[in-house]
Amino acid sequence: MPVDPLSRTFAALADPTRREILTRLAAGAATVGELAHPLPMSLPAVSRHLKVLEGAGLIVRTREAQWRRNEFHAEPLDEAVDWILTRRRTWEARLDRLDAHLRSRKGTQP
Amino acid sequence: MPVDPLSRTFAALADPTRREILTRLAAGAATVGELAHPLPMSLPAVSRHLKVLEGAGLIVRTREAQWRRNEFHAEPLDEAVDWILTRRRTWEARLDRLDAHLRSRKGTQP
DNA sequence: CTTGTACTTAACGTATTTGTTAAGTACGAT
DNA sequence: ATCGTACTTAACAAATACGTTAAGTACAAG
Repeated sequence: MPVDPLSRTFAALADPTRREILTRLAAGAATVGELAHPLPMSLPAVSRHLKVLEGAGLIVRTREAQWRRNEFHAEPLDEAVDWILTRRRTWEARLDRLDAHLRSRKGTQP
Repeated sequence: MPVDPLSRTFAALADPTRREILTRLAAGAATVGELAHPLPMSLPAVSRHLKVLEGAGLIVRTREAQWRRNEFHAEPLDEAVDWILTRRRTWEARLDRLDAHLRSRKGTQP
């Protein structure tokens, strides 16, 4: 597992099973069993996916009797979106400058 | 390597070196050598990171004589952001409903 | 205090990732 | 032709990821 938070977040999102779990949890908290039921794998496998999500800060887990309540946590997603949008903006800005440059050259060539 | 596009995108972004490369390329296209120079690893290593980025559709590579021009491509990032924001919205909506519910209960208990 | 439920941890196998160095390959220039 | 430049591909090693089954652990209930 990577050390920096952003890598952890993206790595967590890189697995389809984990994204499915997050989709489910965005609709409301759930126990491990509830999450595992529709998934085509064993309970221990799901248990470890949840650990990865917890490590990325994307869920928070709390004990309730013999159940574990898993709750969605959106903060790391914000940083991921920020990173992406920053690159997008840098790229768009470059395209805009290029566009302006081409326009100005065209204007000076009648 | 994962098969679905979203997993490829997130997996590509999960590596700090690849994010650094993308940051550099968002400012403008570059050759493999230019990208490799500041990085603490061999050229073949960088070459393969670029292959991963290409596989995710995040860059497009073209030959120019003996150089390879690597150009940023933002489209896959849009889908990644969409996925994230959809979950965010689902979660926010849930919190809003919960909030409304609590308010209404408070209103009926004078 | 034993039993059932709901997990987690351990032990294990296999595949993928990420780096290395050494050996190609492709092209321009002499 | 052959030489240098700019990569890519191959072969390898080590670490990480992701699944399995079997063996804990923790709590509630009878």
